[in-house]
Amino acid sequence: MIPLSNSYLRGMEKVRVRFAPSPTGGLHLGGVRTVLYNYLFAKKYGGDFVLRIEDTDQNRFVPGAEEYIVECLTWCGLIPDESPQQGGPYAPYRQSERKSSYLAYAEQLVASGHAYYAFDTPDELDEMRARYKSEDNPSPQYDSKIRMHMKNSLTDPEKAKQLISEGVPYVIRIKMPENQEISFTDLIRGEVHFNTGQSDDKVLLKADGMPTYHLAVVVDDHLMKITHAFRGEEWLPSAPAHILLWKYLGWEKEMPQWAHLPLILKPDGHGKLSKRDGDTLGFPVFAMNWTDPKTGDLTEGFRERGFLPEAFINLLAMLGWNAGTEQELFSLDELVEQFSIERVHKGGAKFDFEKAKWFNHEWIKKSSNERLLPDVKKYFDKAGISTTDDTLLEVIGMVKERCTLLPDFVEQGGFFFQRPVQYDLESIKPKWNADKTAFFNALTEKLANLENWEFTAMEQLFKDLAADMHIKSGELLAPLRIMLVGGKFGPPVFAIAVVLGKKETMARIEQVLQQLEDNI
RNA sequence: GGCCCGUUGGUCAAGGGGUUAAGACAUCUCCCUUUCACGGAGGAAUCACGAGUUCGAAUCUCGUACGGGCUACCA
Repeated sequence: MIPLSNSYLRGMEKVRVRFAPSPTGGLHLGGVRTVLYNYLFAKKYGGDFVLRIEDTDQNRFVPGAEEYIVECLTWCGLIPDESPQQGGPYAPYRQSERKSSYLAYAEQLVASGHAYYAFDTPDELDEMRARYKSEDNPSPQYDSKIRMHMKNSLTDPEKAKQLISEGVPYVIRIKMPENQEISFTDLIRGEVHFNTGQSDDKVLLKADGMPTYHLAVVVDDHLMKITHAFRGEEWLPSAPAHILLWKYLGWEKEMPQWAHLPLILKPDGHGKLSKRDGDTLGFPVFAMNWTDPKTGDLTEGFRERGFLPEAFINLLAMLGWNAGTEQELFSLDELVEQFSIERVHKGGAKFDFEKAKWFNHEWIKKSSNERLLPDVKKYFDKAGISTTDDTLLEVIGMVKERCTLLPDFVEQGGFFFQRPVQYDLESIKPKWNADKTAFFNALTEKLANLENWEFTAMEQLFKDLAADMHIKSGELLAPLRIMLVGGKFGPPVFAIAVVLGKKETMARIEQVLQQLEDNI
C-alpha cells in the first residue's frame, strides 16, 4: 500500500471505487477491464472495491445476468469488498432495491429550479424529433432550445400541478443551462471542456419511478462515498450532466474524480468490440460462456475457450496500460503494485487475439503443474479420458510448453492415457521395409528384457541395435514415435516410453507392427 | 450534422525538444532439436498530413485529414 500522497488522492480519505454493470447479458472484455482498473487502483491505495448492480431498466433486465457477473469476477479473482451478495455498510447494492430513495432527490432538484416535470408521451417525443429533424440537425434533442415548446412544468406550471394531482405519468428532467462552460479534470485525459448548451435535458426519473443511470450514479456514488469513478469513454459526453447534478444536489466537494477509459476496438479498428464480433471473428469477447435465457443462444467465453484467469487479467491489463518497462507478464499482485492511472492510454486499442493467446501460452508455461492440474483435468474428463493425478502431473510438465489453450493438453497429452485413435501410418509406409520390421521385432524382444526402464538405457539399447542392424537410427525414430503417439508431435520418444511403461510401450509397438503387416 | 475524445510498424506499444525511434505479438530467414514445440540469432516494417515555434520537432502550437464515442423514459 502506497501513502496517500498523489494529487488525485484527497487527503486521508479512503479510496472507494465501484463497478456498476447493468445485468443485461454476458460480461464483455471491456467490462472486465473496467473492473480490473477499478480494482487495481483501489487495492493499490488500500481502498474498497464495490459492486453495484444498476438494474434500473426493467425492460432490459435479464435473469441470471447478475449471478453470471459475480461468477466472472470470482473467476478473475477480482473480488468486491461490498456487493449485493456480501452486503456491506451501504446496502442495498442493487439499484432496484434503492428505488424509493431517488424520488426525493429528483424533487429536490425540481424545488431548486434545476429540474422539471415533463409529460410528453413517447409519441409526442417522436413527433418532436420528426418536426425538428433536418439535414443540419439529424437528431434533435429535448434541450434548452426546445423545452419551451413541450409539455412540462416550465411551460405551464399550473397545468403541471393539475396533471400530477390527476395521476398523469411524468418524468423529471434536468434543466441544462443554456450556455455554461463546464470543465473538469479527467484522470486520464486531463482538462475536458463542454458547453451545457450542447447537452439535452436528460431524464432523471422515469415514469415508472425508477431513476435513469444519470441520477442513479450520482446519488449512489454520493451515498456510497465513491472517491474515484472509472468508466468507459462512451460516458464522457454525459459527464457534464453528472457534474451539474453533483453541484445542484449540494455535494460538489465530495464529487469523485473521473477517469474515462479508452475503448477496446474491433481488430479492424472500426467501432468498439461487441458480442457479435466474437461470433464472426472466431474469438470470444465474453469472460465466460453466456447463454441467453430467452433465445438459448450460447456465446463463448474466454474461460471455456481455455484461458487461465491469470492470463486473461494480464492481457486485459496490457490493453491500454503498461508499466513503462519491458515487463509484459504480470500477476494480479504485481499489477496492484505497479498500476498507475497516469500510464493509462487515451486512445482505444484494437483487440488482437493472437497476442491474447500468447499471454495464455506464457502463463501456462510459467504456472506450476499443480496449479494447472485441476483445470487440465476438467478437459480430460470432458474428453472422456480417465487420468490419475500423478501421471497427469507428469504429463502436464512434459507437454505444457506446447500448449497455448487448455484444451491443447488433451491433444498433446491424451495418448499417455489412451491408445491413439489414429496412427499416421501414411508418413512411415513409403519407407517401410522388411529390415525395419526385423528391427522392431528385435527391439521388442530386447525391451522385454530391459531391467531398468529409463530414458538413457532405452536410448542406448535402441541405438546399439540400430547400429548392429546397419540402419540409421533417425529412420527408426520417426516410426517409433508414431507407434507410441500416433503422429509426429510430442516430447522425446523415450521420455514418452518411460511414462507409458514397459507393457504399454511394447503393446503399442506390436499393434502398429501388426497393422503395418496387414497393410503392406 | 453537432459536440466530445483520439492518432508512433499489420497489432499492442516505449519514448514528452537533440535517440541508430525500445520491446512484444504476428510475419520472414537461420541455428538448436533425428518429431512437434521451447529456446537462440537476425531481417523486413512506424512517428497521418500541412503550417508555425526552435539552431534543432515523433515530442510544443495551430489547422487539416482520418478514426472513434455520444446525440433514448438503455446503460
